[in-house]
Amino acid sequence: MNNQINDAPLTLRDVAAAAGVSLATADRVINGRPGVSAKTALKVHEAVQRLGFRPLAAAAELARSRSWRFAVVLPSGGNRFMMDIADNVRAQADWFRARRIAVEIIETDVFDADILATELTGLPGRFDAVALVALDHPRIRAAINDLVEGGMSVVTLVSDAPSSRRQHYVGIDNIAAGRTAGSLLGRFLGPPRKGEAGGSVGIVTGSGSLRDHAERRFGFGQVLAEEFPHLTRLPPVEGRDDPDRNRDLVRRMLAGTPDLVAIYNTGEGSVGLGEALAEAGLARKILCVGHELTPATRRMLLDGTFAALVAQDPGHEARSMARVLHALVTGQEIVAAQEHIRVQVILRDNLP
Amino acid sequence: MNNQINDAPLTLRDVAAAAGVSLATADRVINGRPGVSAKTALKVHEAVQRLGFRPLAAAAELARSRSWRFAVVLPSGGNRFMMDIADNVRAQADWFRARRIAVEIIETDVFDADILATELTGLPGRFDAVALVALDHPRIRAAINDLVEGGMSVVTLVSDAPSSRRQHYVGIDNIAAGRTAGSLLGRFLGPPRKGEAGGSVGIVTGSGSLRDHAERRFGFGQVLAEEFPHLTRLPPVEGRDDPDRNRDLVRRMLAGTPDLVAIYNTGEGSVGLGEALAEAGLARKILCVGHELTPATRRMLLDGTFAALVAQDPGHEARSMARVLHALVTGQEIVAAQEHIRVQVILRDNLP
DNA sequence: CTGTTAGCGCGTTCAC
DNA sequence: GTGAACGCGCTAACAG
Repeated sequence: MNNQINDAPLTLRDVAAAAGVSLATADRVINGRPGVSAKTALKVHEAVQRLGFRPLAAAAELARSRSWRFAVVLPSGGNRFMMDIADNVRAQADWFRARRIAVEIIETDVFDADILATELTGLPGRFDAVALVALDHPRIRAAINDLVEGGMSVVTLVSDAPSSRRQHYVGIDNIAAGRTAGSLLGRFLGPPRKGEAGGSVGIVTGSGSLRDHAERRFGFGQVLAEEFPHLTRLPPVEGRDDPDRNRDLVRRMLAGTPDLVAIYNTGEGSVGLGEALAEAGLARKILCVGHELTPATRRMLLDGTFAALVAQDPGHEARSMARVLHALVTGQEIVAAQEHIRVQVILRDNLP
Repeated sequence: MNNQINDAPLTLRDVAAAAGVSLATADRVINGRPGVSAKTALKVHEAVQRLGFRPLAAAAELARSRSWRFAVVLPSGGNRFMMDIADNVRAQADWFRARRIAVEIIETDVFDADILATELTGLPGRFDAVALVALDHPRIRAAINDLVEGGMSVVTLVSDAPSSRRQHYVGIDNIAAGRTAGSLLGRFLGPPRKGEAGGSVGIVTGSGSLRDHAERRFGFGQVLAEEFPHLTRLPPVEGRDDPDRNRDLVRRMLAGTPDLVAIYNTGEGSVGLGEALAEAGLARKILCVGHELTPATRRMLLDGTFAALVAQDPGHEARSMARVLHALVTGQEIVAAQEHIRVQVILRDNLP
């Protein structure tokens, strides 16, 4: 095992000398450019191996004085979580600048396929790469494929369009997230009391057509069916992540479900949920699990309304998006392990 | 709100021109070097503000052709988790190389204060910065303070020495980690059955003198006492993170504790715990919570022996360490939010 | 196919 | 106090 990392400060010049070729030839081999005979290339490769050479990224970056334009397409009228993503993108201004990357954050209605598709159509020529919160819809899929065919690098962010030709997805496995929520909820409720039924579990969701929410419901349902069959799942109610709607929906749910023991909110707008519970004097009596850490959910975790949150880190996602897009446009390899976004579990005790 | 990031590709030259000074003078102001009159400096600062200039890191890195030597001091005979840290440090070879950083991983007995202190004493002159897994001991504290006074940058890794003058700690809040383990364990067990006592909870720990383990026990105890008073904590048993010792200790625990309902392992060597439980036919009957994700704990999570793991990400820690040490030696500011290492909760459903 | 050379943007001597 | 000029290691355009 080698515990010595980067001893000698080698340069391409050293490699070229060792291989008995010129700087330019060595450079061609290193960067896999054409115009080098097989045996010359071999000599260079050998020298690289033998000396343990790795190019100095800063110098390459400087010499390759090309600049890039990235677009980041986020939902307009954004909820707290999307604003966090945007803030984290802005916070990387220096990182982008150091790589000659100009970034524009574009806010649009990602929930309307036509509007989003039109927005995407206007991108080529103005940008080299795009990150977008995708809607998994035929029009969007087609628009993404057009971008990719036009030579742009495209990654989906937070919500994926897996059947499109996007090069990468930056976000969590939402089925796993839903399963995690289900496990926590089921285990926290515990086994049914002797001779009693398990009770009902309410599900509040944003919209039936958003892929991430749908996948969470799916994963949640899987676990409940498999491991906690004594619990009855109520049909999901859709509040479009809006606190007011959610408040009304939960009010009705509480009134109409005497055996309600828990609620799972697959999205945002948890404030409404908390209000309805508080009104009914049921906060902390009904077990709640939700998603994403925001000022509101943090408060509700601290006061016990939420038993746990399942979350993704907007900072990690913004940085991963930046690294991946940069790797894509510069033709570097992306380190899968580093770009994996984890499904986090947040309890009152491990709040960041 | 500005959605436009890094429009114009400005250079120091542009700034100098705008301020009506030379490149060298602009550079002096930007980097806060002496030899510039107050009013010239002001002109430059204004130009920087007005144009929104940020230096191109790659160029600076290249021009400042200075190199650095970092030492990373890890426990020898390392357990799986420490090996993961070492692997992740090695995986960053390119990152280090791009910044002209030579890294040496030094394995030593960090559990013996004398040996560790001696090792640290030999560092100045050979290195510019050190990351070490610290023992919170007067000798180590003194050794760390000597390094810092000698002009080295020092960060503690995984286990802290908070009373020393180390510049930064890369690792999790172990009290929070212990609390998290306690909450999970208490809630998963559920309330006591009517008319029954809550049962006993066993604690397996590495050593009484390692700060991280001690803090975890403390946090765990806090939560159990506060929120789950029906549970009886058994006195901790010390297995030095060794599977064989742990196996024997758990065997004895099982034999001697008829009302045992759960076990918390604050450290490594969980394999022994699993063996003892399996022998007794009690795997999945006794609720277990442990730390760190390794091949062994992953297996035990999947087969249900562990209900949950509390973990820290060795990859994040290795990268954070690298960024922090680099920021320290180059005098850059460190972004606290980005360097915060999270206490992760891992269930079967959100295994990475 | 291969080699020579002029920068990329900034730090850092040196002179002035 | 201030400015001119060279070079960091690599890329890319141009010769050969």
